Amino acid sequence: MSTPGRGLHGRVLDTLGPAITAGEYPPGSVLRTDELAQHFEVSRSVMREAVRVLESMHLVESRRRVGVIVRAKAEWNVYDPQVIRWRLAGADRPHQLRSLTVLRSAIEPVAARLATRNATAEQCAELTECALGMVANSRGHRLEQYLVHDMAFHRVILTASGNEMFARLGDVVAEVLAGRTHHEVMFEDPAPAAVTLHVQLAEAVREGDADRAERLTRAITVGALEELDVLAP
Amino acid sequence: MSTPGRGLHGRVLDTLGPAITAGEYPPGSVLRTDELAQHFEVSRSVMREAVRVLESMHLVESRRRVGVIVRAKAEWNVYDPQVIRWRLAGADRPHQLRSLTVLRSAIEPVAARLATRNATAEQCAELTECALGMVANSRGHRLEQYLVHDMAFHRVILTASGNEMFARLGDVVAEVLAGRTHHEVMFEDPAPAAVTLHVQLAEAVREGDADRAERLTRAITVGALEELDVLAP
DNA sequence: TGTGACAAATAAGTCTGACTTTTTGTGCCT
DNA sequence: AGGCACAAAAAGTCAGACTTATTTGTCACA
Repeated sequence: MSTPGRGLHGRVLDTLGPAITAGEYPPGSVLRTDELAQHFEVSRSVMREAVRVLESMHLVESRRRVGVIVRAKAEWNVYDPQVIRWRLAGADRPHQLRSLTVLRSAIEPVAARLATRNATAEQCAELTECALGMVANSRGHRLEQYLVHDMAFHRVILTASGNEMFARLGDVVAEVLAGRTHHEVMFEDPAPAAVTLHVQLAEAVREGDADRAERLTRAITVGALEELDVLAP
Repeated sequence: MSTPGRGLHGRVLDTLGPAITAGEYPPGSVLRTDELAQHFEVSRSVMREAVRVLESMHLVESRRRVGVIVRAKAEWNVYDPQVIRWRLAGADRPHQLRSLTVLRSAIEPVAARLATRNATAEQCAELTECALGMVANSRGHRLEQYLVHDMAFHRVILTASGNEMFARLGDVVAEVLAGRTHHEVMFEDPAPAAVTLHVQLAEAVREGDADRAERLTRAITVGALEELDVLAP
C-alpha cells in the first residue's frame, strides 16, 4: 500500500509517524530537531522536511526557541490517509476501526442514494460485475478474491455518488474491509445475507430506486457495525 | 483562522497552494524546484520544505530527474483543512461548498443520533445555551452573533457524538456556515423554522430521543441543501 | 530495421557549516 | 513586586558542493 521510503525523510516518517500517532509522546512533549536528526542519523535538512510533513498533518507544531511540540490527538488531521494507516497499524487499531466503520455507516447510505441519480451505465455494469464476483467467491474460503470484489464494489458506489468528498473515502473503506479480512478473526465465509444485500443494491442503483438503495446500504453498514460488536465487545 | 505565514515556506504555500488547488496547473504539469525557488526568491531548502508539504497533501508528486508533478484532482487529500480553505478561497468555491454541504447532510444526522447517547451534561447545557443564543440573535440583522452560536451549536453536536472522525469536521462545518453568512447573499434574518429546529434538537439530545434528534438534524441539513439550490441553481 | 547495452545529461536528493531571528528566561535595578 | 535589558537556545534561512537515480539518446551489433 502507498509508497514506503520515498526518500530519506520518508524513512524517518515511517518510524516517527507511527510513534506519535501511537501516543508514545504525550501531548505537549517537546522534541528537538537536532537530536532527532542525530537519532535517525540523517542531516538536519532531511529532518526538517520530515517535521514539516508532520506539521502539515497537525501532529506537531514547531516553535522557535522551544522545539517541536506534539499536539493533542484532538488536533490531528485524522482524515489524512497516512495518519489513518499509521493508526491502523498501531495499538489503537480496534478503536480506529470502529470510528471508521461508524463513518462508513453515515456516508455510504447517502452515497448510494446519490449513486442512483448519478451513476453512469458503465458504473452500473461494474457494480453488477462486482456483486457477481462476490457471489462467485462467497463459498469455499475464497476470502481473498471475495475481498477484492467487495472493495471494488464499495469504491464504485462512492465514486458514482458524484461527490468528491465521498469518492475520496474509497481508500479508507477499502482499508477497513481489508482489515476485517486480514487482521480480525475471519475464518468463515461471508454471511449469505450480506452477499444478497450487495446484489440487491447493485439492482437498486441500476433501477434508480433511491430509497431502496439507501435502505440496503444501511443494512450493510449496520451489519458491519454488529460484526464489530461481536468481535470487540 | 489557521496560521498564515508560519515561516518562509508557509508564505510560499500561501500562494502556491491556492494556485494548484485552483487548477492553474493542469494535472501532469511539471514544476522545477530550482525555478520555483528563484520565482519565490527563497532558498532551495525552503522550497523543498514547501514541496514536501504539498506532497503530503497529495497535490504533487516529486520524481527524480523529472521534477515536481501536479497530481490529478481525484488524488488530492480533500479532507485536509488547508486544502479545503484554499479551495473555498478559490474559483470553485460554489462547487466545494455544495460538496461539503452534502457531506454535512450525511454526517450530522448520525452524529446527532450518537450525541443522544454520549453527550455529557455539560454538553447538553452548552447545546441549549447555543440554541438560546441563536434565538436571541435571530432577528434584527444580528447575523454575526447568530453565526457564532450556530457554529458553536454544530461543533458541540459533532464533538458530543463521541466519534473523533465526526468531531474533526467541526472546523469544516464552521467554515461552511461562515461562508454562507459572509460570502453568499444573506441579507435577511435566518428562517424562523431553522431556529426552531435547533431549539428542538437541543431538547431531543437532552432527552435522549435518538430518532427525533436524527430527524430534526436531517431537516436542518435538508434546509441547508435547499438554500444552496436557491442561491446556485 | 530493431534491439540491446552503455554513456551522458539532468533534476531531485543529501550533507555541512555558517549565519539570522525569535522567543524565553533570568537577573539586575528601581 | 514590577519592569527592563541582556544572554542563551533552538528553529529558521541560506549557499555551495556533492551524490544518486532516472531518463534519454546514441551507437554498435544482430
